Amino acid sequence: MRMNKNKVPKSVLERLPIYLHYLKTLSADECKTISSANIARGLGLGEVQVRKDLALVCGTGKPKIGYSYQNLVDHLEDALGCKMKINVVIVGAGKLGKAFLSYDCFTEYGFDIMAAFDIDEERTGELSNGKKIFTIDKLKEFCQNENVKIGIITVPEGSAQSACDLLVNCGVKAIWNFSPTRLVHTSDVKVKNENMASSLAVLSAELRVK
Amino acid sequence: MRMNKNKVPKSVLERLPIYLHYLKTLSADECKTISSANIARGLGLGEVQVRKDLALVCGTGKPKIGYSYQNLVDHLEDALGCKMKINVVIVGAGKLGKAFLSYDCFTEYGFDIMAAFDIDEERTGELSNGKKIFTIDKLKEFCQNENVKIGIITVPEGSAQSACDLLVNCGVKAIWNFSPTRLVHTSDVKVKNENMASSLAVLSAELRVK
DNA sequence: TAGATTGTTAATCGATTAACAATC
DNA sequence: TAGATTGTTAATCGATTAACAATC
Repeated sequence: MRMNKNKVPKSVLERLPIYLHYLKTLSADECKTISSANIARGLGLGEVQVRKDLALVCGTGKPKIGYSYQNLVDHLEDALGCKMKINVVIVGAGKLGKAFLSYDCFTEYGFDIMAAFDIDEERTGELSNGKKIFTIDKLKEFCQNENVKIGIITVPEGSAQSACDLLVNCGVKAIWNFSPTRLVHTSDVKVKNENMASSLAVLSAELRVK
Repeated sequence: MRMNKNKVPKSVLERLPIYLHYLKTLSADECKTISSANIARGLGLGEVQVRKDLALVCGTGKPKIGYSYQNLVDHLEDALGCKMKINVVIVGAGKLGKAFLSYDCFTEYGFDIMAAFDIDEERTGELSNGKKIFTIDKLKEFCQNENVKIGIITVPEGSAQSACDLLVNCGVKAIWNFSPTRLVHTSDVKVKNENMASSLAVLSAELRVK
């Protein structure tokens, strides 16, 4: 049932949350089953694309009937790992780091944003939702005790590489970097560089092209 | 010189900020010129890809010599619109909205994050960097007076569509939506849906696949 | 001239779309 | 059975890579 999991290409993987979210917006009793044509129409995608994508992670549609709603949701959640609890820490407790620490929606995909860490002792403490901010020297012990898998970097530009090195040293497997510095890293750790400013620049440039 | 601007495909456009950032990390006097091979090596890309990308926006390299550093930076900044001042507002002055309002890096690409707007009167006021938060009823007048081109939506899930409609009505041309709701919109406004939680889920799923 | 580097043309690769056979 | 819908095979499209000619 899961054997073909590692064949899902990235382009497909990125559409899975979109399918899942769309299904969740439908009232469950109104549709025990749903067709690829319906999903495609609701999302403005091709129906063959929807079928091919779903075949990769679910593969249990029935001709004339469509897909079982619940089965689809289950498999999508499974493929996205929503049912696993994945522990995450934040390095850098500035405004963005704190925003992530308070952001509820991560739980929907199984993430527990456990705590934030910062060099600045004045930033330590506790947010209104109970999430804590520690000094950075507590990071390693915390990651090891709590089996932290993912680190989010929200430090200023100059500190990003050392934050990355530190997280790798703490054993995290993936890093999501919001500092403008592009990180260099060992190949067994997955790094995604997310540059907010340049993303907006791309959006803005697409606008002018039109 | 600009006539082929509208032919830059999205895949290329997304690499332009990466080239620009890489060039800026080099000390300018150390390289008056730079070759595609050097850029490719520095970024882990193919050198033909670099040449093709650069040809689309600069197109002025010289055999045996390479590209003029300054010319490259100029054309990249031009293609990305860094030299234009583009006015941006934020709708939703929660933690994420405030984080964007204080984030410096947008200026590097010519953006002026002018102000934020919120339904909640208690959130109005001024941040330490002088940026102001107004009530939402001030939005339309502000956008028209200041010629606001882009809106960033950082409201809770249920309010995103009405925030979008409002921004469209205020005349913005592009919307960057951080609410989990996927927005429906008129075709003459460019909308980018950015779902932080699902992006992290994709990163996490890629990790398991490996 | 010879060598380094660009820019272009052709080949490859992967993703999307179209056509259609299978099936409930 | 007939019609609706899935899943697969082939065709198309776009992006990347390879080969190579042009040129300073």
